[in-house]
Amino acid sequence: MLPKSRLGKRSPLGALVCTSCPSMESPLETGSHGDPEGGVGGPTMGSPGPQHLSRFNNKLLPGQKVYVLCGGRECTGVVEQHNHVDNEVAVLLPVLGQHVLRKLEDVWTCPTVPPPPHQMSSCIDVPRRSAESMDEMMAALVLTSLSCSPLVPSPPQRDTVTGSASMECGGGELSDSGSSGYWSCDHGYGSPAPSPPITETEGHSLAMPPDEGLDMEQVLFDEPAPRKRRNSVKVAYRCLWPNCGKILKSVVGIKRHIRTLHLGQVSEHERCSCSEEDFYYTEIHQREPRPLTRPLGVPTPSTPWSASPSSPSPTGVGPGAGGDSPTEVSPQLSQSAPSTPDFFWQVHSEHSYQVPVQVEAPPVSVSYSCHCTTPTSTLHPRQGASFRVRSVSVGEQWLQQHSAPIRPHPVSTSPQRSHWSTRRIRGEAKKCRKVYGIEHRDQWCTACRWKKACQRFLD
DNA sequence: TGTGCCGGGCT
DNA sequence: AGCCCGGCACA
Repeated sequence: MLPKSRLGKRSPLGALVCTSCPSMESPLETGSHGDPEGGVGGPTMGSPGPQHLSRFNNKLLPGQKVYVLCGGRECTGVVEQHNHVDNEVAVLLPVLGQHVLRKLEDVWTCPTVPPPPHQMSSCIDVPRRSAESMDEMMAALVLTSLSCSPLVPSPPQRDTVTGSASMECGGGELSDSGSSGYWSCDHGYGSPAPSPPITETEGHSLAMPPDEGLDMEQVLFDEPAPRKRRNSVKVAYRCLWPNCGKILKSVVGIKRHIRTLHLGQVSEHERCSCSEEDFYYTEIHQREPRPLTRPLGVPTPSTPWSASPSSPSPTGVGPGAGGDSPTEVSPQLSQSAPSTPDFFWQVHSEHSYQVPVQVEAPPVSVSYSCHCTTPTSTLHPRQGASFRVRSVSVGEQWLQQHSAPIRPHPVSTSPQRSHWSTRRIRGEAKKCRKVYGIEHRDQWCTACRWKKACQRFLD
């Protein structure tokens, strides 16, 4: 009766139709749906059948909840990366605390077995019955991913789509795991690549792969991890004048404030044409009150407006009321670099050029301070011109990418710096060796095989 | 001690 | 250029 459900099931429509999640329909019916190529991937396979993600359009997104076979049983996992080329998915198994790499076919979005409660203990019990339940499910999923990623605007209208995503069926076929592929790591921890202003325009601009329509799931899940919530951040400007600290919401306002209240007092003609006010305010960010998006357990900064935690009031540096070298801000700025990326408050170091940069201080020295959360926003092209428009060298890119682990040691690192310039910081990502194991060395990327810097699991 | 990877040698 | 490995540095 069912017309060759293979395609149908693969097609998003098919997925939508088969609402009673596959687990209800002969979950172990491995043969019929399995790809003709048969026993594809080794021991883990068991050709889990219907819920497979096929290669066609399933782009798993970081943070997406999936199921994989691990140690013979099905485990819940969270997608870390999805390599389209190799059709491999890096999955984090929170339960086991492991990262595993699975073929796309070995990953599915619905549990294959009717979840025996004991086995599914780690999963969110996904009710798959009605559309309403789907909402709950999606809420659960979203919350799950929220725990990893602060930014989740999950507009309700997407829920249905997501539902389909998670009910996707289809067999898969194995693609050889060849050389290094492209890993869709949308969340990109610290990835300096400026992610486009996501949320507002997200709905459409969000890069639908041209090939397969219906990549809605991408849209849906496409927020994972530390994707910056730029949208949810307001910018304000704080006066750094001693004992002032006034906060205004516009540059113009703050400048006017400084000019009139402070600089005006000093002397009229002392403020040169070079908009000296710039030196006396700093940009601060306010997270918009979006309780949902905050990962549970993450402490809230006591005050929404937060500049550098330590009072930014100039530490007695004042070279005579702000004439030539306003030096006050940056030291605090450097140290104020948020130690946890999740904290989205941050002081723009855009004024760090105020730092009394030692004559030959290498450009990198200062800039480490604040690029952790929103690389793009910290590097304002505008100011960059004055100070930090440093051409980003490869080494620095690395630094940016690896800044998170390094964070804890604030800045003051001239000795290390020299080292960084020469040697790559060790990445946190699982490398081929770790992922595949030595015994599968042939699956490593060539670089790993040659003991070079891994090209597949870039950090 | 295991791992990532730089530097350099060999083909 | 591709491949391999000694050895260093880091976790």
